[in-house]
Amino acid sequence: MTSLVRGRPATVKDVARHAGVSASTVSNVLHGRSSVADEIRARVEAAITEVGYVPSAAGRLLRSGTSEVIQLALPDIRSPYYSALAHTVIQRARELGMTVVIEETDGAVEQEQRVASSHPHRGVGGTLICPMSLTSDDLAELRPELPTVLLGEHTRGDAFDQVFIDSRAAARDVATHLVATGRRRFAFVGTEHGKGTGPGALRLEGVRDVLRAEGLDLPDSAVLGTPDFGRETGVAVGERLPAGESGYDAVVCATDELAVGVLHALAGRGVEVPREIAVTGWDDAPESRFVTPSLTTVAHDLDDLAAAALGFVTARRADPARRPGRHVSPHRLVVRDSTQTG
Amino acid sequence: MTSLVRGRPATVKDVARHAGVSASTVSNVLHGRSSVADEIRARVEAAITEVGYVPSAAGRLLRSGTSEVIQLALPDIRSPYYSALAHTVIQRARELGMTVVIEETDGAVEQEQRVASSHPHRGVGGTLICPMSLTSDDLAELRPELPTVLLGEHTRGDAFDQVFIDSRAAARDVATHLVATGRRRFAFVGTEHGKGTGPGALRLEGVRDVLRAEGLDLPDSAVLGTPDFGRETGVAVGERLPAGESGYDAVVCATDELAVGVLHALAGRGVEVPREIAVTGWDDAPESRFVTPSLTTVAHDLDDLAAAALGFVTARRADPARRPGRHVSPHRLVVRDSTQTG
DNA sequence: GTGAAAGCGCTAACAA
DNA sequence: TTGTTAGCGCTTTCAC
Repeated sequence: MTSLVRGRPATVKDVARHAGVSASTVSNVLHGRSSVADEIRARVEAAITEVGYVPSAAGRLLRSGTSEVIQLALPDIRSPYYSALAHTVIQRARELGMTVVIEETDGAVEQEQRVASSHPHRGVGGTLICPMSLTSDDLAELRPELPTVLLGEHTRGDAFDQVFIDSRAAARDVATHLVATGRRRFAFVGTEHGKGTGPGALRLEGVRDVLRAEGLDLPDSAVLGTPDFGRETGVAVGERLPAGESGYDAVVCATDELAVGVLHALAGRGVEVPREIAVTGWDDAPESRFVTPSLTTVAHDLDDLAAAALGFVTARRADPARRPGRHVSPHRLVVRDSTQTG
Repeated sequence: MTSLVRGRPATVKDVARHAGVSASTVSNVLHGRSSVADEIRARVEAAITEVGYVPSAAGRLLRSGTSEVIQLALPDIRSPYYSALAHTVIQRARELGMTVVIEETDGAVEQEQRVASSHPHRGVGGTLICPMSLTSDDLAELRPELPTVLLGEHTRGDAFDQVFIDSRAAARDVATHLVATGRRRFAFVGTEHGKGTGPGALRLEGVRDVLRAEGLDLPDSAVLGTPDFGRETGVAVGERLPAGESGYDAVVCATDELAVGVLHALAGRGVEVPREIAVTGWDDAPESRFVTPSLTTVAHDLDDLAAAALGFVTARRADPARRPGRHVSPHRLVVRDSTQTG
């Protein structure tokens, strides 16, 4: 229960009165600012708990122009990767005394622009954004008025703090593993044709890197563009995917959800995974351990990612003129049954 | 891009100056209050876009004590059901000009209490909470200072606006379907022994209702308590579940995630679903359509649920003395391959 | 129908 | 080291 002073939320003034000091001293105590005498500090702290004081976000925001609310913009919270990311960001934010509002962009430029250009007046103190459509050019003409961190795999100019995942390197790990386990006839699922900013692009490049080095081919016909990255789309692909002797023997999917769909469709057709064809996904969605066969995938270090992102927000708040930073978050290949013969 | 007045966010005063009126007139226009002359209104509206005015959340909050930020408290955003719920709430909230903060409680009493007793000073205008551990008694001694809506299946006193799902009725639908398709030897997975507030309790009761009416038995040994409701736990259960001739021929799981785990373990053991045993889940997680065999489950109408919940917040803000309301959201049995023989 | 003025809670600058 | 003062942006009386 929060105590109240005369049925009204307690304010710094109430605390000040109870402690027999001034409001600014209370403020100083609250922020550990300047040197407050130990005895006074103790008295103020006692008064704070006594009157049940909770700082008013409004007062603070109005006065100092910044808040402990940060917005996390992502395409769709229902996607396992993004909900896992949100979870980690929320946990980490709480440790830092921050609070997280979720903004869903559906990967649409206008939405991403709307979020990226949020005004401090909206009451938000920082932005974490996972851009899908925003290009470096879009971002260049945006002068964000909030500490803004870009999360993703693509480099997008150098005007922003960015947290990266090196998807191309991860893709090389995936392809190398597949080649090492005897796969030769590759397909790739999940590039939107002609779109360089989506999650597919770099992942495809990494696969190409390895195949080229191995003298293997990845013809255009083996690169299967998809309108989105969901399970349903994976099913559609899996239903027509040539597999076995005369078809592919490995299919790299740009997301776990695509892969889950592909697995489901292959099972429906009686195609045996991994014997006839290996399937891989991306992002290590929790469900991927529990589909049958369990899915080989790329895992990210979300704790590292969230900590880095929030660290950038904090650093930029402290020093808005700071040079934009970059952080590359580690990844790791998780080998499971969908690629493991025998 | 937001326009600025002299490099500083535009305020009502700026708008007022541009329109040649006073700040209060601007405020009146913004809120459609009192009668403002058409010509003046037009001038103000023009000025608003001209200076790129964005209302300051801080100013509003400070003055009027309420905000358009509502908090959604749930155990874990990574769970498919809760991320789907969050998605729908976020969408609906945006339509209403509101913004959503996610609070994760992990189903722990202290966390739930913390959220439920949030102060208006925190800058939040309302609370939507999915309580797991909070009892009617806990809630009774909480006098929330914010419009607070309870989301869930259990009745928890009558002091709060509540949005329900009739899980007991849904469970009857599930059991009826299983009996109608020839199942006789039931198991139930997912009750925490001795905990009446978890998701398992009512679902179990509904199953019992039907079995009793059918003259079938559900011995205590067939009610499998679980420490949580995740896939991992489902696997542990599925690994030892007696199935086939001498075992169960139907297993009702309290969540899709448990069911997915059970399916995975049964597949590993070579137990055929649905031929030897039928499996059902709860909540219609997106992945449940794509596991093999696809999962029979209970679907909720999240749009209805979110709209009702936010409607309660709005209504209570308008009239804090309002009698607490109740809304029952519909559910629907979704039959898929995991229970469908032939 | 419109404007002037006060004050919500807080903190930064300055004075003591 | 502590207190005084002013003002952040908004809305709401209350005059006019």
